[in-house]
Amino acid sequence: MFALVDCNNFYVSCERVFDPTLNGKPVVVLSNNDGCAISRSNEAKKLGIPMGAPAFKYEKVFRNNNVKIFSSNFPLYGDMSSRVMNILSSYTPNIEIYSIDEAFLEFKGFQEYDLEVYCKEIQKRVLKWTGIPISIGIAPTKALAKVANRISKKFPKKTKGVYMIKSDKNRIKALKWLEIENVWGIGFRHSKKLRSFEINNAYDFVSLNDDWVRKQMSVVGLRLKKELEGESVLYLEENRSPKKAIATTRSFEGTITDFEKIKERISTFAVCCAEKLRLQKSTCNAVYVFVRSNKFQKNKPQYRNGILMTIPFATNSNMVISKYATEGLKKIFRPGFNYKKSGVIVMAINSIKNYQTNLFENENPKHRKLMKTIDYIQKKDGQSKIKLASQDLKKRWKMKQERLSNLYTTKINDIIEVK
DNA sequence: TCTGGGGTCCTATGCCTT
DNA sequence: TCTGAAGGCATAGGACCC
Repeated sequence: MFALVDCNNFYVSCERVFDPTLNGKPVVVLSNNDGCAISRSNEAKKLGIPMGAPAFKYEKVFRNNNVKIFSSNFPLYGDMSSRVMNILSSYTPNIEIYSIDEAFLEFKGFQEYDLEVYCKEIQKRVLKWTGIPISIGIAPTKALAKVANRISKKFPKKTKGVYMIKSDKNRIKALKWLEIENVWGIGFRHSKKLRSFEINNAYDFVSLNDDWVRKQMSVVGLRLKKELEGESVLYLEENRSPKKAIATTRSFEGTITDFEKIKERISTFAVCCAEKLRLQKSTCNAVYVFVRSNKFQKNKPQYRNGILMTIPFATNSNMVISKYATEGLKKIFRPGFNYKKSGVIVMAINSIKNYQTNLFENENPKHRKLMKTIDYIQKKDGQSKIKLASQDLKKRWKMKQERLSNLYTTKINDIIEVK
């Protein structure tokens, strides 16, 4: 059996742990740049604030209803997440951390256990030890555990946040209840298409012909169908392989037309990717750069483009990655557009242990020592003091974060004092 | 004026080699 | 040497997830 554990309104719950006066009030956490709503308390949901709501469009709603707004505070959420995951790990050896606020647990050899009772105990402990409320769905497959989790959330009074699909009767009832667009793995496109064929809920979906599903939605869709039928084909991914791509991408505060200004940012994104690579002891062999204009300004000319630059040797050097990234930018930049977003993604990632030298071209051996020194200084000072000349030397641009909460668990000066 | 960021997997396509 | 089939690989793009 599988269980899907999901933290309720996770980012909002994290804020509430350290400010209990927020309980019972509408709370919203915004994305980077204070752009859109990415976590909402139940009270905020009731006010009709949808997921992804642009903040500027909902300012009035926020003001009129005294909604408490927070900028996202990822160091805090990341730390709270690992606390929750630690507790979950103590209840079964088989756990897959699926996202910052979700984990799949597998119960092998738990035949003698009443899993509903067991999961209620987990729920109680996580709440007591971290202050984070969670919901748990239990079922024979991962996709069905997702369904069960949704039920536990939708009917809190009946389920108390824990629901188990125990029988085929349960399963069919659940599938008939679940609207097609809410099925895990069926997104906007597929649900629109399925609706046009009168496939309106998960039960309609599993009634389809295998070949049709395979053809229309590839093996991914077919696997999902099997899972919903109760046949477990998605396995627990416990040892997640190292990342295959590492990205640093941002939207700009306004729009940019100037090549040099975008170059500064690309260079900084490249350095950020290089730092992330070194942190996980990896190197890369390719870097992808992209730019795009503001897709929301439909009346303005649109342009988007990206380019993959392969690097002849494995590297995690700030200078090398930045160099290739800016070279890529030169190739895709077109004057005359209002650019809104750009980014750098490093790919073809390898562990530093498997470092392969190239016969003809290799990294300047000085780079490695230099990077080590830079990392040491950055770590000591806790901020980026060393920059490449191509970066923004005066840091003229900064993310909008007007309502940031404290780093309660990761910064010594922000720890709450109990008087 | 102001609309996030970071990932994964799958498939089609075209080129190259055997 | 030419040719076609088949498989490997890189790349781009689509779809999805949180």
